Amino acid sequence: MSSIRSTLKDVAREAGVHISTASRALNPSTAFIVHPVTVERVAEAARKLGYRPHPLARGLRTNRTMSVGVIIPDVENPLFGPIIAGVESVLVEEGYSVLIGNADRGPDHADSLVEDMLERHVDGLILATPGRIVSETARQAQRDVSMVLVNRSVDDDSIPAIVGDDHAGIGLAVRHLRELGHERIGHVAGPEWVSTGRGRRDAFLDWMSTVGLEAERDLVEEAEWYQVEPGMTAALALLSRHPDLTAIVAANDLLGLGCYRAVRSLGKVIGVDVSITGYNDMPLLDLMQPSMTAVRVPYRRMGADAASTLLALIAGEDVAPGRVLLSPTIAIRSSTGPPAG
Amino acid sequence: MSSIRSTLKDVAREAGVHISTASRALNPSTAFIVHPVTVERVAEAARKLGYRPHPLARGLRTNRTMSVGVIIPDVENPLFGPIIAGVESVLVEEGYSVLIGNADRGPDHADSLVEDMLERHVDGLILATPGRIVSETARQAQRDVSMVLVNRSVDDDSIPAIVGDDHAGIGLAVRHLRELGHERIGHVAGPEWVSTGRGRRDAFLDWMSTVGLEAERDLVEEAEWYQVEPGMTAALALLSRHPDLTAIVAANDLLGLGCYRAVRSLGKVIGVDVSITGYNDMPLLDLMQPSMTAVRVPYRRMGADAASTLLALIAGEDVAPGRVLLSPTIAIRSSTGPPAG
DNA sequence: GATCGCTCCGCAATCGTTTGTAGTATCGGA
DNA sequence: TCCGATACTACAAACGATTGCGGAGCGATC
Repeated sequence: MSSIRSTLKDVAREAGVHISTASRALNPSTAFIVHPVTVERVAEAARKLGYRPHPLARGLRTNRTMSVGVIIPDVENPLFGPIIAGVESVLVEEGYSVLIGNADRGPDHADSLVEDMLERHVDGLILATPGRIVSETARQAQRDVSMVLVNRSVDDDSIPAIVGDDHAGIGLAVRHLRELGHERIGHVAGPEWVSTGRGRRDAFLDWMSTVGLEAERDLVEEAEWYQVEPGMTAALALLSRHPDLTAIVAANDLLGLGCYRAVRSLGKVIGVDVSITGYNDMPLLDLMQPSMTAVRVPYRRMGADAASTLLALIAGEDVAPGRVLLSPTIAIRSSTGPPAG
Repeated sequence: MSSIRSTLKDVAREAGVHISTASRALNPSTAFIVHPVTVERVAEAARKLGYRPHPLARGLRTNRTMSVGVIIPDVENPLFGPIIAGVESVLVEEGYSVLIGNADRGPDHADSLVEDMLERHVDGLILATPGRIVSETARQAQRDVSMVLVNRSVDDDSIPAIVGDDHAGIGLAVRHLRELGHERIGHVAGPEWVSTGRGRRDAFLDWMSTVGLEAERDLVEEAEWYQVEPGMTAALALLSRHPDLTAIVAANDLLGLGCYRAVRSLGKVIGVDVSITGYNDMPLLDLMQPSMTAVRVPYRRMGADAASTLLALIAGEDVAPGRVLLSPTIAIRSSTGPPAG
């Protein structure tokens, strides 16, 4: 019965009014123009016919598609699941649809996806692509459409961004280690060109001096990429430069797992000879041996907040550009312990 | 400059032709109707103005949105990342957009998402929601729109489905263990009401007798859900019933990790006293201690294939209903070894 | 009783395409 | 010179909604 869609015209005929009256009656923001009795009659007709407005027709007229694009650097990375879930949960609630774009073929790919989205007339754009600067296409896109960054920011803060408070997060890790009694702490950093890479490194150095430890630059070793292997080589470099390190703060869980390997390969035991903290607290991390102490970032919340501010932007509300920082917590497990000896 | 979209009317004016001629000239399947010289002139004008057809207008007229909905039971589950990526990669290539729906609030939620998608006039639907039967809404939806299942199937095979070959996969695990010399092998199964749960259990029993071992029903213990905890309790039950088991085939990686815990709690060592195989080979599994031998399902491929058959369906080609089985492989790691003693 | 104002509703244009049909050249052939 | 076919191109009607504007009806006011 419902296979054939009923249109506004059908509803109007059924209710015995003009199509425009039906339109107004059905639209809450214009319903006051039409007589309450008529409104009810139209509503009844719509109910009876199972009327659903045609989103394309509506969008064509109103120039809004009730859809937003979300561009993810790599959908296969478990990190982004919660972000997507958060975004989706609030947008669907408001009647928006979520278009997913997987930019797993590099920065240019992301740009082409942005253009695809614009072409489709999305009402807003959420970017989770990495990098501290935003491409020219993205910048241009900002003129045409509301835009929010998530889990990354731009150096000049020209686009609203929802990010984890990396400074606070690294602080949790450093203070945790300090309280355990560690004094020689190193940092395996992420790539400099990624906003989190640089930010967490700076935070590390900052917190080191805050807790009264020397913040030497060579306590930091930059990994080439957020992966296990680069983390291992970075950790090995770090440990050969500073064999006396008793703890390592990794800029990322995978880097932390790289540290695991490095420490093991040196015949030392994790959490005793060398303590290690991760960052992100991805799933399964608690099942590792030993389970990893890690800073936990509220990714789902992050996605939800990004969606909310995007909605505010779309609604024309003034949203202060710049970053919103989400407070992390720390999950203390067995990869950290008091320094040996 | 490009902020203001140019329409077909603009192109037509620029080229000095009627709007309908411009339309035909730009559409490859009708371009033959218009004079080659004119085609070129129109194309040139379109290029100059940066013309992009308005998808809403086009969709309104042609009744196609060039978008498909993908409904995922839980976006936060890393399993679905590759599926989404696979789907996205082939659909975007063909100019389609991917609408994501996260049905993490149960079966009814999935239904409401299906209706949302239909309302949006998606051209096709890909369902990854679990269950061996499909809801009434989904069944009705099949009349209105092309539909493909991925990573699940329905008992009556009334909807095309792309699934992993669970029978073959379990076979890989059982044969691997058999070749190592195991004779007492148990199975920690997934829930009966999930297609993979029942399928892998049946496959297990089948392969046991195939390799010449007794296929006793009580060598199988069903876990309540695909999670670590239920896996552990199931494994404990299994091991208390059969203390002489030297190997366990888990229906899922997480269940396998549950088995890890169970075996450890009994003071036995994994891969020596009791070998364990997982299923799915999710990320990080290779980083566990010990790294887990697991059947690997080509999820990305699965998503891609689902998208391809959906495209075929949309194009009106006859697609045989029933399942397409994707062959798994096995990643042999250190959670399996020859039986002790 | 004419005028004003108010409430409610209908008319028609519009959003940007696609597509069936009608129309106008042009050309070859008789 | 005229005719019919051929090859293009223009016209206009959709698709299904939203919305500015005008107009009908009606009660109140002077």
